[in-house]
Amino acid sequence: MIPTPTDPDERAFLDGYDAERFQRPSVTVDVALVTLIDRRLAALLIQRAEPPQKNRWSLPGGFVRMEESLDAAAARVLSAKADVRDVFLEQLFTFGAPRRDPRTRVISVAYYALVPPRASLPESSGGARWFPLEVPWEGEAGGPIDAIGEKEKPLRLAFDHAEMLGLVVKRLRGKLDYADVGYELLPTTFTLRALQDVHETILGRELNKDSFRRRMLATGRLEPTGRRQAGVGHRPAALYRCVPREFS
Amino acid sequence: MIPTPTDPDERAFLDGYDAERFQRPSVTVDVALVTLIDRRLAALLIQRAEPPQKNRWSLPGGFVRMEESLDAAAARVLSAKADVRDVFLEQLFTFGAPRRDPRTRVISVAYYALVPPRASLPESSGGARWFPLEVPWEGEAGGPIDAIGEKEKPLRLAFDHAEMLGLVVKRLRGKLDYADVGYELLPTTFTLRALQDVHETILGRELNKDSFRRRMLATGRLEPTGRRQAGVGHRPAALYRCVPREFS
DNA sequence: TTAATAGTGTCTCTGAGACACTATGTG
DNA sequence: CACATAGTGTCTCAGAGACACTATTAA
Repeated sequence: MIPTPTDPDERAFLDGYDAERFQRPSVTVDVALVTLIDRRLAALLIQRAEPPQKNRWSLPGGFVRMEESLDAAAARVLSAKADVRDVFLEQLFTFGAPRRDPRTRVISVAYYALVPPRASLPESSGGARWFPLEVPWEGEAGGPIDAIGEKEKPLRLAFDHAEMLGLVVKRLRGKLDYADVGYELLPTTFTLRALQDVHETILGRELNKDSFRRRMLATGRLEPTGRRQAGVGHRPAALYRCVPREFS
Repeated sequence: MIPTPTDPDERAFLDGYDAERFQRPSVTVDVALVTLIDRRLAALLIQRAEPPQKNRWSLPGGFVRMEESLDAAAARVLSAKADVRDVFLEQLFTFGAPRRDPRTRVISVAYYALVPPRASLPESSGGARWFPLEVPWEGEAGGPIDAIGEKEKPLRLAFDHAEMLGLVVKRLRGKLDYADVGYELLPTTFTLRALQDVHETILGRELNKDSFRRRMLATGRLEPTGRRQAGVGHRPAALYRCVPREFS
């Protein structure tokens, strides 16, 4: 993207450039890994082992290395701390309040990632655990979101991570109708009812069955597999898969 | 937001924390200041006086200082380099490709800002100039956007600033229907036709007059001022103003 | 008077919600 | 068989587009 400078002036400038002249902030990525558990949104959290905010639950995160892109840093964190690879991963927002971390100036680029339910989820690997989320607002109002700990008690998250989770849900609600975020939370084949459950959980409200079904089939993104559910105690639903978007 | 640590453990940790242990990237903000000129979107660009990429046109930008928030850094850059204050300003996306700046690792938080046309715009203050934008894609497809220089020739922007402008337009198109970005590009009073011009320019396509008018009036955000245009060579249109959003 | 745009009334078409009805599995 | 959920057909209603018509100013 950036061409190597061939202009002698540019070369001379770069050779004389002192990268250490100014004080610099630390830059981290924090990744909200989200899935569905028991018809609720849930996020993977890690209990902090060290100060600051020792023992509080937090999103998996880590420092951005000098030679890696932000996307690569987020993927690395997801792989190292949650043992999750090759999933939907998208940049969310950058948090840079001067005192958000008491150690030093830390600017954090927040990401979110989506995985289908029970897809080899590390149930409690390395101190990481899934917690359901409680969304205290409707629509795309926004605002911080608490995770729900033992006995349905809200969990106080570290730093500004509750704000990050709030932005994740706001983004999910906004993108649901025109992006594939709904399918990222489902196995490769699924019923229309399961898709509707995903939408209802993300939106936090019930949807009309008939028009949901029509709307989804009209997108042209659903392909019948020809197979059906089995052993469900009622008429089995047809199984669909999501087909890649048409590039016309 | 972050409480001052009172726990002795936390204090001891912080006192012993060496902020210089790791190599850190530089963090900058780049601000796309956008307005409408002659029914086209336009951005304020600055010609780079120093390498790297000397003489190329670029978005106003600057390093984030240790004690200021990202929003404050963006507002400061806007004030210092474009002499613009108290305008709509929103974070866009963070660009962090490892070699996007040849000097050193630079992570840039991109912002965009909106001003009404000809509102005391610095026409060419301090080397800054307005350039119209050419959007080469429809809808919210996305992709880099060139500025248009002399004789309608596309201008090669510095660094990844064409991608930033692309994201600005994508964001504007996405938010137009449910946020106030349209009104930010208009004077305090305006006609419905002027509002439609703004929407058509942002969307890059013509809109149906009747339904646009109905849709806008139905939002409840438009208040008639009781006054009308004057000296327009045809029936003068009623002037409206945008009323603040209802919080119910 | 004419040109030009503002603004209104009304018809049609499309898509969502509502609801009744049929289909097909398990026990 | 009963029961539960899947899936279909059809009516109604609301909003967008289309279009014809009227209103009001400058030149």
